Amino acid sequence: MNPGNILISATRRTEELLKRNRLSVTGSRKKILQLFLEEKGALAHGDIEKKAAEKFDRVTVYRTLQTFVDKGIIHTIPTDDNSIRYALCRDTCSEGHHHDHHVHFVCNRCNTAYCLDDVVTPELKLPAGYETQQIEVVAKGICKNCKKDL
Amino acid sequence: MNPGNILISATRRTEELLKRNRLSVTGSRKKILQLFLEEKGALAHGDIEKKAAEKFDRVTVYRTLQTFVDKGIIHTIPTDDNSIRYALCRDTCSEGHHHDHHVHFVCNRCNTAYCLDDVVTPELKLPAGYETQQIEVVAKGICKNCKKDL
DNA sequence: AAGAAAAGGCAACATTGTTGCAAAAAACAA
DNA sequence: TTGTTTTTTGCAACAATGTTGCCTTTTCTT
Repeated sequence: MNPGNILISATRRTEELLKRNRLSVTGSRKKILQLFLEEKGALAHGDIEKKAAEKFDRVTVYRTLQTFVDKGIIHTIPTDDNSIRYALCRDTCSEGHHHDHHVHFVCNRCNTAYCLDDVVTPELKLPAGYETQQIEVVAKGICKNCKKDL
Repeated sequence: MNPGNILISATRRTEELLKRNRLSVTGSRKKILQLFLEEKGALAHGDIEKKAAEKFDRVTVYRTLQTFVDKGIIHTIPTDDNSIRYALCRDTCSEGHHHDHHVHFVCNRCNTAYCLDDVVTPELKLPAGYETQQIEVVAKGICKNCKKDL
């Protein structure tokens, strides 16, 4: 039970995740995946770029994120401030098919985004003529952490 | 009932809307407001810039849209492709306080965004600790118009 | 009509996202 | 393991998008 084991198993976990998706295992992919595993919340492109900046090129970050989205490893969270956010998908997502039916929460104070995996997007009755394929729900407010500080 | 009357009343309408919000009546504001009145659907920044480009500077478009959002004349629609869209608010919005409780619909085929003013955002039961202040719902699928063409 | 206040245009800059290509790394096969 | 093929990366250059300061022009007020 030394700290090393945690790192080793995190590395193993990222490698397995990559192999399962038929992606070659490279430094940037491991690093960026690890950021998601550590972070729990969602990450904006900018965050990722900053955290991976010393080691990897900006272009690599763009391409890696795009690859992960394509493979169903991460999904995007819509925002109205021109900053795409990404979060890990649950295991049920697969290539070309996201099952992203949970609600997202964005804190108005600290701006952190959370996936509320247990809150399912509600049914909606739309006017005739509109055929719904997906529904995105983003709740905004004050998160647990920020409430403590108020 | 000549075509001129329609134009005159549209101009009047934009001017009144501006005055009601204590904004000076200028060419770019009238033009951009008119785009929204004509268009019904939502407009991405790029659309607006293109349509107003001959007459107005890019910077003016940015500043005008920001002003309209601040005053509660238009609201943003979140997207996951880094392109903010704007749509007219209903009359119930006011400075510093949007009442944007309707659902948005974005067509996966033609990419048009609609405000479904009559579809109200549903109630959501969030986990303890999250205090909800607003809820954004974006439904995606095939719109009326595109269905006809399929 | 004149002065004050607000908005617009321009230029320069900052940030963000994209593309092509050559070098490096990873995967594969013997 | 070594050599070969395939994939990924970094770099450079570019394109698109968003921001800021400052001076000019327009709008508002009286």
